[in-house]
Amino acid sequence: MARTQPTSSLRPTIRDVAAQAGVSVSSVSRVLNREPHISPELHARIMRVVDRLGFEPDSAAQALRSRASNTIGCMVSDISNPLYSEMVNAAEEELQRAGYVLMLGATRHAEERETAFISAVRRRRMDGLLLFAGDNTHKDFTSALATLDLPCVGIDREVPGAPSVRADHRSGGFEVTRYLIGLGHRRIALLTGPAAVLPSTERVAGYRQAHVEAGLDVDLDLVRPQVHGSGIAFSDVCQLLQGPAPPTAIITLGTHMLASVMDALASNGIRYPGDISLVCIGDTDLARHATPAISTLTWDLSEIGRIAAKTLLERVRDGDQAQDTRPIYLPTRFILRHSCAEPRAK
Amino acid sequence: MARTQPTSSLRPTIRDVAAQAGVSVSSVSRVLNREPHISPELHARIMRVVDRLGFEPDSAAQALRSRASNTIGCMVSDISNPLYSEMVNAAEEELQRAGYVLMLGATRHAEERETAFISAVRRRRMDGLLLFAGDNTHKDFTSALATLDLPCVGIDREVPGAPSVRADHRSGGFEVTRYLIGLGHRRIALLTGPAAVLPSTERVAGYRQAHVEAGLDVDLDLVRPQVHGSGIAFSDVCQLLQGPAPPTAIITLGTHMLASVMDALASNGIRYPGDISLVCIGDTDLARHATPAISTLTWDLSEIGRIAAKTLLERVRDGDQAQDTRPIYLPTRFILRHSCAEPRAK
DNA sequence: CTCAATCGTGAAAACGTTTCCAAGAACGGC
DNA sequence: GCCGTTCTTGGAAACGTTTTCACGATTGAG
Repeated sequence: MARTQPTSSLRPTIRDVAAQAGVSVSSVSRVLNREPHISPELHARIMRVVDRLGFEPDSAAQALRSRASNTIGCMVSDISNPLYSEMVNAAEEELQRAGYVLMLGATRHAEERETAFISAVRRRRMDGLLLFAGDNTHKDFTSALATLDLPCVGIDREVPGAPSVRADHRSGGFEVTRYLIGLGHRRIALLTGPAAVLPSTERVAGYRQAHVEAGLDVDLDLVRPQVHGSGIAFSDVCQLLQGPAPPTAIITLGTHMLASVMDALASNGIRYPGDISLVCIGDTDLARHATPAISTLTWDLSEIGRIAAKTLLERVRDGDQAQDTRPIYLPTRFILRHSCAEPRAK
Repeated sequence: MARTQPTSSLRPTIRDVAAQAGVSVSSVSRVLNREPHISPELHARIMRVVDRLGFEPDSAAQALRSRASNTIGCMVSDISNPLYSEMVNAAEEELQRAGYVLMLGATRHAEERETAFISAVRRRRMDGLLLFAGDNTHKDFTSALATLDLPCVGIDREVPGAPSVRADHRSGGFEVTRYLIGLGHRRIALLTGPAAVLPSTERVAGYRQAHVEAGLDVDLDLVRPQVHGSGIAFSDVCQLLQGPAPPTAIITLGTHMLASVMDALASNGIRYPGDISLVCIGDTDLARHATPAISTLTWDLSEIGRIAAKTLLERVRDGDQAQDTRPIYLPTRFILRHSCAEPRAK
């Protein structure tokens, strides 16, 4: 009873438990951590007191001593992007199931926020890091990440020394482009995310490959990487449509961007699929329910989130063993709807 | 040089900083925490070493000693719901700006996950809690929350003893219903979220009020609270349409649910606004770009997230001072598009 | 029956901060 | 020039765990 004050109304500590159970602090710790070599009686006695007191170990103290916080960082550019939020949702579910908590860091595409988040990850001794698609030209961030020495998994992103889970955007881009070329299109516009983000790069690569295989040249003016958040797609499309050689088909991201594209078509008096063909990337309610419904390239977002979380947890548990950093690819699927047709005879 | 090992390649601690600067540990702490009464020379000397070593204080140790983790919990039923993800996004931005990190807990409407999250909040000594709309009949959760004694803010949710930030769903429901009644509708279906969630309750209240003011009875069969996630809206709408007295107008949530409703209309060969009027709640790309475009009740999601975060931070800083728990209401706005008409003469 | 290994437990030393306490130096009023 | 404040700093005690070390009690092999 040395220094066990009346427990007061404060939260009980492991000391209180030990005192009330008449055992040592280390025994309580061992029971709570399911270590072997514990007599059943001791276990029962301690657990009874734990339940009675409603004891919950303090994570700060645990993290300090054992250097594990049961926390996973999740760096994503924009959580309000439905593509991301669905992946995050699935990942969080998986992490929660394993007893981890997810720390969200939204970077809004600013490198300073990326490096700031890395710092938070380190200071808080997070156990792992989920890195969502982002600009891969951020050098400060890349080097900050390299010094981190922590289990990471990239999602639609390449991370040096870490595995990544990705949709096969290259094949997707290839398939969609080939389909349009097959319909007879020769001028296909591609509106995608910023060039320095993996899915866009890959998509463009697939787009080129389809052209190459068909023996066609690529007009780079038709490839329009979009700056995030800005409604620039609208003016980009207008410019293309009003240019000297307008595209006969458009491939565009399905989230937000599709809406801008539809606006641009409407305000130029152009209708799909009659005047122009339209394909979008990433299925949305809008793509499904637009009239006519829009053909879409899609993939399983939840599955990506789940796999990423599982992969990360494996790495967290195995320490530095797991050195398989090969990317895991998920297939894309092309859903044919009614937004494409052969190009109008000129 | 007592116990300052060669600093090795490990992360430097405050001890290393103190040793290298030739000062005491407490001085370093004071400088880092911007305490008053520090000579400029000392400050400079310490900061130089801090920068050189790249010292970053360990949050676990800080949390343990000072009982503040610079962490805010965020409990939300489903982060992939765009309504929520936009609010979370805005809140996170605000918190990040203030140096806090957001811990995400997705409950997926299960009370056990809610209570589990409360436990995590307590164990991790989080500094505050953002509570998004959820089932208010969960008694275990409510009592767990009550024992928490932590600054909280409810978002579209009532939290005992805490302020809340909400869209004025009651007025919104009232306005939309009155508008439809004004067009001549007498049988208006209302498809909304689960009854025990605040926005739905309020919405239904506004819906009733509009009926009462118009001297109309409410047919409760037309009010259809929807279970989350399930595509039940589809069958609900089919059932209503095929019933003896089908509605002449439908008010529905804009997220996901709207798509199901549109499907149901289509598969029953019913068109809006000719055969039936349609209004949705929560603006989406789909509502804007459907043909015809759908009249929508909307409000500022980002603003709600921002205000909630700011309010919470105030409470976190002021300790138990701030006892103003009055809800903060944000107005809704009704956007008239082309989805409504007078009911067909019978 | 002995000796080494293993079991089960307790005491105490970490972990890296903040904060309390103390003490010398500088300062201002008289 | 003396004395009470106020500055400025250092030393050491927390915070609540886990983990290392130690030690007696069992166990099993020979």
